[in-house]
Amino acid sequence: MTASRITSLDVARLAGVSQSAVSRVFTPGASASDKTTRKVRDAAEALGYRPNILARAIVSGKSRIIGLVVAYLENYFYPEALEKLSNALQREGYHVLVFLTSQKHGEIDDVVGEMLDYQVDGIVFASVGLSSDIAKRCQNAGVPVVLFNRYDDRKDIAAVTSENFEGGRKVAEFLLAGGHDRIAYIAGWKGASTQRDREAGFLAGLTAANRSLHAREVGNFDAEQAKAAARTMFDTPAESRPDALFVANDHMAFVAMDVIRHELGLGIPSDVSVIGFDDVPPAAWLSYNLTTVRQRARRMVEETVKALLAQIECIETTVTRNIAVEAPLIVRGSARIPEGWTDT
Amino acid sequence: MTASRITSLDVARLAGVSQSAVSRVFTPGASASDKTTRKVRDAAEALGYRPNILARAIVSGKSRIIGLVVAYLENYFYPEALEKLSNALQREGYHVLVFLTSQKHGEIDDVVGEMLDYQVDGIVFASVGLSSDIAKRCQNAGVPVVLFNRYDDRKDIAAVTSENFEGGRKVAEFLLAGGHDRIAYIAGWKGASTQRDREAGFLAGLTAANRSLHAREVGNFDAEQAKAAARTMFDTPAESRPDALFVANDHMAFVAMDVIRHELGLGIPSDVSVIGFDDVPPAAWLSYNLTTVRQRARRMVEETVKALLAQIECIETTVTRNIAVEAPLIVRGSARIPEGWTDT
DNA sequence: GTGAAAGCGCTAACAA
DNA sequence: TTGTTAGCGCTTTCAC
Repeated sequence: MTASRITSLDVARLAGVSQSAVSRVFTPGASASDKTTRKVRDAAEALGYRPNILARAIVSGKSRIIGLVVAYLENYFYPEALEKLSNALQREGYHVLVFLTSQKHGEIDDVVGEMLDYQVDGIVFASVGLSSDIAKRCQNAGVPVVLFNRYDDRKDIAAVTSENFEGGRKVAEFLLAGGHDRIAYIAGWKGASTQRDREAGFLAGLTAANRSLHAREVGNFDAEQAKAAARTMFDTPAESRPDALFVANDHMAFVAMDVIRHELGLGIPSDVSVIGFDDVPPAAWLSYNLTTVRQRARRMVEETVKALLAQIECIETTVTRNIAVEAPLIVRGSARIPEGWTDT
Repeated sequence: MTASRITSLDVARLAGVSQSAVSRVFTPGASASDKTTRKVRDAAEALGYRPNILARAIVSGKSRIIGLVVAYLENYFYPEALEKLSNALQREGYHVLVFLTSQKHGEIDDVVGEMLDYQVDGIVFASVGLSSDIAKRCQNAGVPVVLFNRYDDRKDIAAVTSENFEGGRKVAEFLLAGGHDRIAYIAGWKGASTQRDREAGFLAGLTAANRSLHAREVGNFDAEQAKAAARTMFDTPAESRPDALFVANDHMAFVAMDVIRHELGLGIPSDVSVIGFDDVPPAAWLSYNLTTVRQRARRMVEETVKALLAQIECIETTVTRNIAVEAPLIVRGSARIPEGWTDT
């Protein structure tokens, strides 16, 4: 009973025109008289015809599919970004083929192969480091690539991030202005440019005030490791315990807050000020009420889409390789607010 | 410089065989001699050939793409499910074309049209109610459909959910055993079968003990509305205030807990016991430590994939239409634990 | 502006 | 087992 698909030929016959006329009517840039157009549209309507995208893709070489590779969906920044990205692309007439993968190199390799098989028109890598090998494969296939929330050291590949360095620096300034003394940091995965930039900015901020880090642990953007890091850092005598903590992302900051408050019985911000990075939704939940640096997902997505389409449509007028979106400090209650502090 | 794609013909020439021989080597069910296979594989390797999936799809009618429609990514149950689903499907050689949409009817309609354009081999609707019109369109197109975390009243369409009714009943029993007196419920969106079943089970549990609901508000699975619901419910004199609350999902439960604790200064579970549904990751975070009913995402995904593939591969041996996965109560600290309570 | 015809890269009869 | 051939549904010259 599976009604076999209606083709352009069926429409052509009903409309009393040639098959290519039908094609033209449904091809944006093509020319057809008003009369033909109407006849064809009517016939198509009557038959419930829709052009076969796959056939179109095979001949035109454009699938209108964008591949999206995401490696780290546990961080609630990514679902949000995914949603916005998908919507933005849909608006432009593209669709998203999602590939969830671990960071393992072989896996990403495979995934890229499969995307290329599907003739994707472009690929977005979210929170994924790219081997130059992979980048080259995409280039060879003529498939534009944009990195989302990461950039590549070789700088020859389009990337959209927040102003992570600036964000880190703002945190340092805020903490310093708050009169904190023993300032600590829980780092993310060192392979990520986000981690490196945030820490570098943070340190720069401290250094500018002639201060240095009191303690540092590594959480690798992982909840379990962050928990361990927080424990070693705070389960110490009061004199040497940090009184302020910057965590490389919100996800780990929540874990750290829970350890500080519920395992060690310390107060936030009375004993310890905590600041995160991302501003994922739970940061605004009252239990955390986390002061954090906001990644403007919408803007980042806009820039990503723009960069991608620019490449696809070959508007390659000196493509800006590294786009950084401003990242404001969102002041909530998890860190002491300096006297007379005003947002800038 | 875009290296034009290598085709099976290129491989055939290099290998000194016919183009169809190449096709056969790359087609799972086809026959070719060892010698031919080796020659072809070598040539393909040398050239970096990969079959063009789109061309294959157009002629075979199978795209190996599964469409996924998700309407409600704010609930952290869905990112998790999406990840597992994508992985499971990848393992079976399928890929996921994601469509994020609002519940609006027209939108889902459009989305279905687009999926059909891409010749998807099947569609999963997550947290989406289906009009019979849409269901019919998919059926006409011969595209199998599975509902995830919803079922359809017409029961003629495959669906995978948790045992929501049972889950709700367990909550009632737990709260009753805990000696609670004024038991309240914050409802989700009434259009969702999950909401209806959870509440029905919950009420059945109360009724079985000759009890009834003390208070009921509607949160519609929305954070803002849940906040308002919690306020009207708990900003009341102590005598009439509920001492136990079941919330239709975790997402709203977090909001309610924050209102109860941080806005009204009440204790959980000392003043109010709170129980949710889903067991999303934040439920285990110490700040919430939420007693909740777990939706076993992995199992649900397995069943979804199984149901989908069964239909695709026409193993339609009396397809079980409505699959419900067992949903255990996860006892944490947000609700008073009855004396001598043991998990069953 | 329109139709005829070629061809995108592949699979699937069919003969050999 | 193999090669030949005919499409799949569409876009795109190319004459008219």
